[in-house]
Amino acid sequence: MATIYDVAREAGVSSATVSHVINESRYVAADTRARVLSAIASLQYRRDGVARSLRRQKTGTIGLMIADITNPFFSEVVRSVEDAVHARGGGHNLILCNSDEDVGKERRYIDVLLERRVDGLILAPAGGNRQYLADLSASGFSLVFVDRALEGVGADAVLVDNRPAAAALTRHLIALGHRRIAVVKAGLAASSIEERVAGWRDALAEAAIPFDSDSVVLSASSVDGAYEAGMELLRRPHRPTAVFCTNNFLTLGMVRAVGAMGLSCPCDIAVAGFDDVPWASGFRPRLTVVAQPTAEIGRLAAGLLFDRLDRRRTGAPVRHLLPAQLIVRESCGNLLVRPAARMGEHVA
Amino acid sequence: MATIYDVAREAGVSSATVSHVINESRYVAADTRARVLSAIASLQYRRDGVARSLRRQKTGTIGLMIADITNPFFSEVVRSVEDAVHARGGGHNLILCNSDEDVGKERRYIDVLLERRVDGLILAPAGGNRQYLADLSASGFSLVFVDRALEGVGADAVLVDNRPAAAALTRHLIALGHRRIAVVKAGLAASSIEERVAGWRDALAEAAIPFDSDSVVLSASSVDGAYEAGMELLRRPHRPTAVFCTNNFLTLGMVRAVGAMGLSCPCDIAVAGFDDVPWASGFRPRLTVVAQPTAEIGRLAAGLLFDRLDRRRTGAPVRHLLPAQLIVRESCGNLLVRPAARMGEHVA
DNA sequence: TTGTAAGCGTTATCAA
DNA sequence: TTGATAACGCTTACAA
Repeated sequence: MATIYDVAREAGVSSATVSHVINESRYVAADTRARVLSAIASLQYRRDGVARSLRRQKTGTIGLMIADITNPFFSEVVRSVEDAVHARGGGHNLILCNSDEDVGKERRYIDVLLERRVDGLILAPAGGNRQYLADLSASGFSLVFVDRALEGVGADAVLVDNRPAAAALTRHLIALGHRRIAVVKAGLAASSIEERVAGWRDALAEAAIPFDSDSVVLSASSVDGAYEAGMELLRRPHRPTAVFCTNNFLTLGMVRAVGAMGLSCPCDIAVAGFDDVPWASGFRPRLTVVAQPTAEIGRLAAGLLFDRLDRRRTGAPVRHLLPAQLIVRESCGNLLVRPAARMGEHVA
Repeated sequence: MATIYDVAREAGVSSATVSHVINESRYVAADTRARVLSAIASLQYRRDGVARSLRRQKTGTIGLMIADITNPFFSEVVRSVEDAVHARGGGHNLILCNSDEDVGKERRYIDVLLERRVDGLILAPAGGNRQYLADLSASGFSLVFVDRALEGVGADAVLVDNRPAAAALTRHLIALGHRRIAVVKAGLAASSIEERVAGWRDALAEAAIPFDSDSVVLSASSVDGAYEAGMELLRRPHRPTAVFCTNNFLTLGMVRAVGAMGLSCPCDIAVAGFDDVPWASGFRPRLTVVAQPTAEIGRLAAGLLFDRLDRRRTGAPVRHLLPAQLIVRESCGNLLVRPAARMGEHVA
């Protein structure tokens, strides 16, 4: 592989001139420039980004760690981060890591990313590593949280205002006549999940529906986990009339359980959940969900990071708190006017 | 950030010894080792991977370019590649790129990846850049195709045997009594899509169903594109009784169109497609699909790449051709014994 | 308008 | 058992 010196020799100039031609970092006479360019072409020279990173002490590489790229919520966020990074130009890149919500894996990955000298990190934290991340952030490393924040870690963050959105969804269920509303809680150490359950409780309290700890069902955050949890829930003698699923895996698992029990949604049981995955509106009945602004999350997270990296912003961390949107479709039925299902889609 | 020299000074040894302690690359006396280790700890030293990459002339970084991480087919492949890379140890990493099926974008991304000196590239090619990729591969760079191959490019590949799988799916439709079977063809320059359409034609020919060019509907490879195409198809005076969608975006778009037209599946129209996305079996009716072995694809692709990188294999390119599996569920109905829908799931 | 040369932080070859 | 030192390929301050 040709180096800058090979090009310099071929063009009869110094390595500095070649560098300046490549980077347009100082004036070079037109003919010199032309000679350099043609030498580059004939030697098929390609700048070595590794050497460049070493010299410049920045890599143009950003770490992105999410729980699981297979989760449509995260894949949409990743997609929009990638678009933003790409749009910024300058050949910036993303290193992708799946933490699987595993604190140890997250920690090891962060170590690898730091060794690789990523310029910054966008992270949906698994929940542990609090001190480690606090120290990292305090040391001046650019860290941006997405989806979840860690108390006491002074990093920028892009979060969704889960609690009112969950409350709105629950209120919607209550308005349709539901009183026995279970919540399936994903077994993650994530602030977002806690907030969704809190929102559910808020709405119950408002409606003076007594809280029953049995109606909180804990489930592994996976389709299969939710299927199991759903089967258990649906087999109960006094089963709920509605279920609120705290993320899209859980919604799908619950929907499968409803099908497997030979029940029908929304007649036998209403199902609603978080995340407006593409299938939510293809599924029959179309699912009533809270949509998170995934594209916005990614875009803003990248923006916060670049603001730090470019020193456009220094000092106190910034938190974006984005609204989520209740999208009313048909999966919650209407206990008051049954069985008149309405076909329109309402955004509340 | 402390360097190896800082550690050396602190421990009273040379930089070489520190390096050897870190890499366990030669014997170091126990007490020397201990001093180095404690110096590393007290200085919070972290090896600089950039300098290391420059010196070793390898980065431990792998490029992974797919069309769109938001497509569940690709996100599952990416996930399994990442698992394989991670499982290999040694802190290897993945740089993720979305080509969006755009040849120019693909080309620019490859240039960036090469500048970053990735050790190899796993690629679902957009269809152009044939000569460029051929030259790259011929130059000794490790390239592995997934999902699609490019004729004339001598690179390793992990492919799915699309044609017989598509034929099997079509035969299934024919066996259920369908004769007017349309295919929605994704507008991509991908060998996989061509093969699926070819398989469909094979099955029609076997059953002596005359080929009608009107029954091939071209659609942008997106949910919205397929929705439009689906609406057009379903509004035809003599509409088909079954539709075969050549990827999961198209299936979803078609399902939405069926719903929007107020039609019901499978009574009014049968829908089947490629890709067993998680929602395929949550959706009612559960979708009959061809499942691609996504986990296997990623695992094998990573394996092929590592075999090259580690020189366990040299010479002629290897192609894995994996079988796809028809999963019969309820979305294709049964024109012969209607409307008896069966509930069991059959794997053919 | 261009060139010289130091230095980024490692690894690995020799030498001791 | 360990150390000195030359690369790796670039950018950039300084000099001309």
